[in-house]
Amino acid sequence: MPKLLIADDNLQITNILKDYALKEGFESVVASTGTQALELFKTDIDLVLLDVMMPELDGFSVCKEIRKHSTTPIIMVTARGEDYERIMGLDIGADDYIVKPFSPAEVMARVKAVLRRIDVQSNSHIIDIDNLHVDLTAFKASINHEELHLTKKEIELLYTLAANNKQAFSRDNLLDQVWGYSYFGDSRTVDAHMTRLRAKLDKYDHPKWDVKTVWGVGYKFEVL
Amino acid sequence: MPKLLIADDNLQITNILKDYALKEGFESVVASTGTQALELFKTDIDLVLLDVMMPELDGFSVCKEIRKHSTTPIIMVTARGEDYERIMGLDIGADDYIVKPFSPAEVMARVKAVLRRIDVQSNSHIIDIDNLHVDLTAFKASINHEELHLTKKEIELLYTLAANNKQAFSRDNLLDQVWGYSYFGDSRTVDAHMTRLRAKLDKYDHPKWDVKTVWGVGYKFEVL
DNA sequence: TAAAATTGTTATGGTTTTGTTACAAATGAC
DNA sequence: GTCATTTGTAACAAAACCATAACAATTTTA
Repeated sequence: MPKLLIADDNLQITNILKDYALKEGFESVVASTGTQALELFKTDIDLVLLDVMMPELDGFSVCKEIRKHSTTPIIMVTARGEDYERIMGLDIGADDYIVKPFSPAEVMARVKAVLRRIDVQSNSHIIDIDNLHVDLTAFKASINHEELHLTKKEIELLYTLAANNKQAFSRDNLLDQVWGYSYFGDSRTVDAHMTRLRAKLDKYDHPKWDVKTVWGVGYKFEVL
Repeated sequence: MPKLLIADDNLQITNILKDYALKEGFESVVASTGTQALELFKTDIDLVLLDVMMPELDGFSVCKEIRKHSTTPIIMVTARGEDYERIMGLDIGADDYIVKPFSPAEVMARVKAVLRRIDVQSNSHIIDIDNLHVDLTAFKASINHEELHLTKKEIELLYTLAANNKQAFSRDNLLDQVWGYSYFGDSRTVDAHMTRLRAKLDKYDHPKWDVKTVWGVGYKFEVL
């Protein structure tokens, strides 16, 4: 679950955006000043929505500060179109920008678009190990070119394990990786999913690799 | 790698656009005056981004000059909406136009959209899979040579899916591809269109392929 | 301009996936 | 080999997700 930082000094706006973001599956934290935004940015943020007009430190400065050591996507929000010249001209490195007034739907569409773009650019999310092929983007997995009909969780589990050959994951670790940080379910849930995943994998031969149980710890993917 | 000509007398803007274009996979050359733009145009350009307000020779003149002997796509950039009347009215032959202020993301989206459109016109986008025939250029589709009376959205959806066999598309992804960058509607809309598309497809037999739902993700086309 | 076609939105009910639990089986320590 | 602990499995319950239909809005056509 991606985490947004929403920085705007208008609490009504941030509240609406926060609610809306949650409905779309984004966690979010809110800052009402520029300095607060910089402070909160340290808490592992996936995308920043940054209002230009803010007390203490304006959006431009915050953006430039963040860009000094991070490429986390930033969407600038401005009250009027005139700021365009500055956003572009100052080369502050925002990824997109939105002019007020906006609809929450528009904001979310842009957030998702930017995240998608970043995601596609950075990782291809494809694994090929022996006869196993996992494509997280297309949500398809196959053994010997025969398609496995995996569910979302199953493919995510398999990807996580296979992408980290021989590394053992605890159940809590997997819950974090696949289910997200703010998921508080039973860790035995992982077992059930592993069973279902194995049942599907074992319909085909794969002598060179397997998903193994690490006793007292969790699970790992292993190439022999 | 398509090559863009970016013509604008504001160097800061052109720099950012150039960077952005590179990230999206476009090479680009920059002109800061109208005459320079005409000069650089000779170097095998795939698309021109043309600011209206430029020294020496304005964007309109440059556009008209280029159109005398070339159909290379041109996107006009204007500072204010009023120019719209002139761009469209004077029939200077631009393919699209963008009003400042714009975000780099928007510009790139339009560039890609125009290139896609041109591409559709020149390379006939035709898919033949088993008994299915989809012609995006002519907006026609048929099964066993029997014409399906698909609407525009339906045929675009079918084409997008069929052109990427087995690749799952999220609803948001499809909204991007088929509806475009600045569409902010509900992603359930996709479902409705898929239902209507399926209803039409299922009037005919097509045992070798189908449009499948990918649970928790979206849709995909699958050849068995 | 009116009618028709297309497109967008929403509510409902049904389906698939996911989460949980209980119990059996396996494992490792002793 | 026995026991305590961990894991596998199956069945069920809950949640998430989707298909469909009906209707509203918009666009196109006549």
